[in-house]
Amino acid sequence: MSKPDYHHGDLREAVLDAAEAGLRKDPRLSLSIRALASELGVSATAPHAHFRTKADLLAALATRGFEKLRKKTVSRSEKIKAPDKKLAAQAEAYLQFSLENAGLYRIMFATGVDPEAHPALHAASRASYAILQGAVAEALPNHCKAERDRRALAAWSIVHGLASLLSEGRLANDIAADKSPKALAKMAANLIAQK
Amino acid sequence: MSKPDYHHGDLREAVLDAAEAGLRKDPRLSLSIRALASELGVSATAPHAHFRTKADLLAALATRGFEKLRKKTVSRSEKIKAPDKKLAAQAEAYLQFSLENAGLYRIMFATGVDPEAHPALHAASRASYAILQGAVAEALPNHCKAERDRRALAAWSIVHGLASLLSEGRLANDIAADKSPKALAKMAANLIAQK
DNA sequence: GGCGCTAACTTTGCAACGCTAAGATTTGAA
DNA sequence: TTCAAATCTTAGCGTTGCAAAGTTAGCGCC
Repeated sequence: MSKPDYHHGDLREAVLDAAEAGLRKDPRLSLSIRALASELGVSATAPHAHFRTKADLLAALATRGFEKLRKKTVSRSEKIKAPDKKLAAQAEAYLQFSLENAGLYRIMFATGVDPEAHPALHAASRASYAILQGAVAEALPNHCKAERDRRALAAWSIVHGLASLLSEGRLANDIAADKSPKALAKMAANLIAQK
Repeated sequence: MSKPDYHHGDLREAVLDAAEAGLRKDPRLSLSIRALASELGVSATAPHAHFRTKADLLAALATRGFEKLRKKTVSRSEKIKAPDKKLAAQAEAYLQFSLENAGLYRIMFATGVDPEAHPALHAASRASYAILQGAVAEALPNHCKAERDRRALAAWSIVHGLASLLSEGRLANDIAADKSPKALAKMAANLIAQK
């Protein structure tokens, strides 16, 4: 800390922070290791000491993303008791996250970011999905496990599909009359929680 | 045609064909103008005469993709009369397409491929969506237009979400017990066509 | 307190990429 | 036949991910 010349305080976290900040400023940004390094005042190849490949960097970023997503959906829904409203609140939180973190969200599902190859990413992704599974199960207490699993998958699919289309700007006004996360989440939750 | 030195027969189509072939062989391939050019035996910058930027090339590729998708969903469902089965057949065709053309499908929804900037892409995408809209409307004849629009959007979202998760390998066995397009399409159609 | 090990970082260098600019060749229409 | 437009080539620029080798800092150990 006193000698900023050699040995950055925590370059690994700093790189991830800078990447996230860059994506927040421009969600369509194509991340570059060299650009991040120069932004942080280190040499172009310094980040390679912490990330073997760019895919590893993206995986670490995606892991952060899933953790943020999980925290957001939990905090937005844990106080809600009514199962159908809880499900809708989670869907809304998910959609809000995907819009407020469009760049990060894109990387979380990008080709080349492989949960199988990164245990931490896999765990974070699973933990995030488990929250949704829980809400679906609560909303459908009388259904068998197989049906609840199907519905949870359907819930993830519809919410991920909406998030993907929405954050990539694929929903014109005549396709989606009301593009607010609240309205879209309500629609999704109604479909999923149907008897 | 007799002089293969200068003037390729139809370089524009050849580039798109080669790109599609490359993506079929490796769905995760990162397309490169230079690699395509060398593969076709032309200079590295020759394709630039037909595509101003790489984004333009990808947009042309995506346009082809949406046209193929539309044709496939139409041909697989036009003979089916029962509205619910027709919807399911379209969903199945959509999922099959996304699996058999995973690389192309990825590009169709990639960041930087902007329908607003490419009229042909916009038209092809809309034409493809119109097919789905039609099937949803037939399956819900007694609902108002607003509700049918909502359902059509939900149908696209769930099917696109499934396609995206499926073709990126994000669906582990314990998340989706049956990952066959048929089973997933049936699940989606059942949800959408509910009263 | 000097020794050496390890991690963090730098410099150097390479191959591939998208793209531009300028020039050559071919084509097709006037 | 002429000439402009379309097509393609060569040359070159700046950027990128990454490997290799060298440098520096921190830190336990005798």
